[in-house]
Amino acid sequence: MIRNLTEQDKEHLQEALVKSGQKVTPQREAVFTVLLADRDHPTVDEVFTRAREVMPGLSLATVYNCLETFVGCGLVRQVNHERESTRYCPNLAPHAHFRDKATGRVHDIELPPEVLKSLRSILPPGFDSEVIEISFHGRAQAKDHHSN
Amino acid sequence: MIRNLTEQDKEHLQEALVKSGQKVTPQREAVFTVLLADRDHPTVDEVFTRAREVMPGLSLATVYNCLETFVGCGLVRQVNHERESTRYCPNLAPHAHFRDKATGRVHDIELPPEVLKSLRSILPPGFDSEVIEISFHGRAQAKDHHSN
DNA sequence: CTTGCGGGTTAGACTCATTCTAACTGAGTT
DNA sequence: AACTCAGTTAGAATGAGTCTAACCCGCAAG
Repeated sequence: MIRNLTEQDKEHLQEALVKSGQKVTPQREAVFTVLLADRDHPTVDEVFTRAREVMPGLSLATVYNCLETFVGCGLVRQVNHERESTRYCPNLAPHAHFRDKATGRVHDIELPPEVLKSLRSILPPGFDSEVIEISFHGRAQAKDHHSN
Repeated sequence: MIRNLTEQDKEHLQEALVKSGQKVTPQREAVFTVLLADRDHPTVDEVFTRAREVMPGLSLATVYNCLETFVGCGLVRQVNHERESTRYCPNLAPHAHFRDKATGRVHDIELPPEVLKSLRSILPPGFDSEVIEISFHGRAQAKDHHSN
């Protein structure tokens, strides 16, 4: 079930949007709500379907727009796995992703700072990286590990 | 210029193909030659264009087929960056990729075993990963760094 | 031989995620 | 009331990749 945004979440959304000169709209709230409700790395289509339950007139293009906006103002992260549909994730802490071969589910893997550091250290001088994407692909023992 | 395969490369190709029950064909040789000639992580289209210079009748579908075959028998690696076209790379040593924001070029970054190990160590028990993809995205000082 | 089989190749049709376009809406000016 | 401007919308367009069905060719069987 999709519950409403907490006051805190609303502020978070509003702040991020306004800071980058954009407006809070009902559509953006709906999409954001969906993202926070189930942190299971949904695809655009999944977000679309879920958000429509709450706002039936919502269009797919808008979902694309909202998600792009959120990525642009740092509210959510895009997750790509090979050439599959892009997924979205509201977890902003540095983390890697694990894609389960069997189920297709994506799990967040915490990324300790020292590992992140050792990764940065392999870049030759002159290479300056803003984004590091790390993704594992394999099998996970099913044991309802939370996918945040 | 696309030079021919060395004897060694030919054997490498033949061995890998035969080992997985497939044949050496002129098309596969051509595509493999292109991959080894410029290790600049070409897209399928780029491989196609280059290979056609040498074998004008070659079809795009065949290039897709050949590349898939090569991936299947471990001759080359696929490189994906966000949702851009898939690129191919004949470097099999474990390495990460760095995508230059400015030029779009992809550079291989050597991945020392201890870093790889520390990465594996962040997986919770029960998670078993076969493939790890690491990609950086940022700016690189241009200084003709070889892209292998 | 010549017939049949199977892997490989081919052109073109198709799919499907994503992007684009152009019309529309609605809040806030002037 | 007319303007403007961000945001939304439906549907068309794009483009990487996949699928399909015909064809080609080396080779084994009759």
